[in-house]
Amino acid sequence: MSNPKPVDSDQRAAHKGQQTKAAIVEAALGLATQIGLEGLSIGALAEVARMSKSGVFAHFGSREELQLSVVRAYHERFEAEVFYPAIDAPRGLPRLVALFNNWTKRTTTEIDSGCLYISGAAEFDDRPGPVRDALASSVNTWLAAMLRAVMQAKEEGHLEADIDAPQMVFEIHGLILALHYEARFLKTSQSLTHTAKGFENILKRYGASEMFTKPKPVALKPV
Amino acid sequence: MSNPKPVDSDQRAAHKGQQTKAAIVEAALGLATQIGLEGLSIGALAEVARMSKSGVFAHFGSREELQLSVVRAYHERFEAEVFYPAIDAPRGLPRLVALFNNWTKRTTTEIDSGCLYISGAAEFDDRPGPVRDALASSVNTWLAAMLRAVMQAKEEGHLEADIDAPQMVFEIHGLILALHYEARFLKTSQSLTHTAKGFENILKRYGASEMFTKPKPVALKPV
DNA sequence: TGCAAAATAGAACGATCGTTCTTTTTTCTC
DNA sequence: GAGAAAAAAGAACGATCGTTCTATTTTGCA
Repeated sequence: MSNPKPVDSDQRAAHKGQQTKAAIVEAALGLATQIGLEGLSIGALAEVARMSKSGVFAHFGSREELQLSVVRAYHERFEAEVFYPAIDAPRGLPRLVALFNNWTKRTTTEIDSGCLYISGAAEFDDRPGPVRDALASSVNTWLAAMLRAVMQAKEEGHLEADIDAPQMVFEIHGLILALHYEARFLKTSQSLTHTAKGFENILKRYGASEMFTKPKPVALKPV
Repeated sequence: MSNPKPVDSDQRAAHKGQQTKAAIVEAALGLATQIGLEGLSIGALAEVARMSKSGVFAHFGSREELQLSVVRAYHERFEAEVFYPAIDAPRGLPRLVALFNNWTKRTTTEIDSGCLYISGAAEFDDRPGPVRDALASSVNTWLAAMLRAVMQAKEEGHLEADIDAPQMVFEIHGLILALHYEARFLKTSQSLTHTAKGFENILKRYGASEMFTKPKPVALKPV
């Protein structure tokens, strides 16, 4: 992912304007994940933020810039919640499993709130422009991180040597998309179980050793 | 899926009104798959249909009824293109493979045009109402058909006897969603290959015999 | 062919949209 | 605490939205 910034630029100087801007983006993020980036209107946002339309608008200069701010904020949050915590796990299969678990966990909470990478993809898939580019760039960054984790697991000998890494990432991505779709839209109850079981199946197919494919490995059991 | 209707009701009496209504729905379907059901505006639709706003509106009485007509039309088309052609294939694994291939083929063409079941899910996932219900009902009907095909393949002995059928459908659904997402939004080139390979992996995992897991089985080669 | 009915058009409505402009309030600095 | 700068509010703009109403055109049947 991108380099971790030492200090959040919106909080550095801490002038009034930047504080309220951060608060507005926060509110906008909540609105956008629920009703989509396209449904996000400045009037509705102003109401939530308890400000005037023009007061909100002045911080961004255009609706598109507001949408970009939301995408950037979402990206930072995704990184902080899914990517960074998983780097503590040892390089190789443990880290890949941690990444997937964090991803699943976040998607599970997003069954209520909505996922910007999924709703944004549907809204902007043939609407070229900066917002689409920012969304696609964020998602690609994340998928590249997953790909790296798979390749490292291969290098470490935790997965078979001749596996197709992009193929594996594709299949994992499919599990997450199905989880979001079936749980959030169809309200299917078993989605989370299916996702976990699907990941086990993928791990087995790509030759992960037994201790990783079990959901709760029994520590003292000899392999 | 639903019972095949002997005659399309919109063409039976063939009064002028029903003809133009069908033409409007046709145009609306094209617009909705591109810019979404929410983006579908009566003004834009009237322009495409070369009619007045009120002329278009009179056929539906409300925007919501227009959206419902579009969903119904999409459902019929999906059935005709994906479901019915596959019933010619023999019950069991061949039919399941045919269903998946038709589904993939349709999704592939929808990389350009867009899929209403996917964009609609993102737009209506927390917007209760008749449109959401119609969308979810259509998708559930289709997923139930896939589930039936899997269970029949199990009964026929084409798949292992103890497999989790809903789990398998979930994984297949994930492949299609990933195909649509990565090909249409991210414009990843290898998506179709990944989808096919992913289906092979699933078939293997659920114990399909070799002749079905090969993309192009060599007829004379002994198994 | 004439006439009622159906289909389409046209104008206008209130509401909301993103945006611009001007004015008022708040904040920060000297 | 005064005064400049920044932030927020308020009003108004043109455009578009879904919808309603009335007027006109087209259709289909006797």
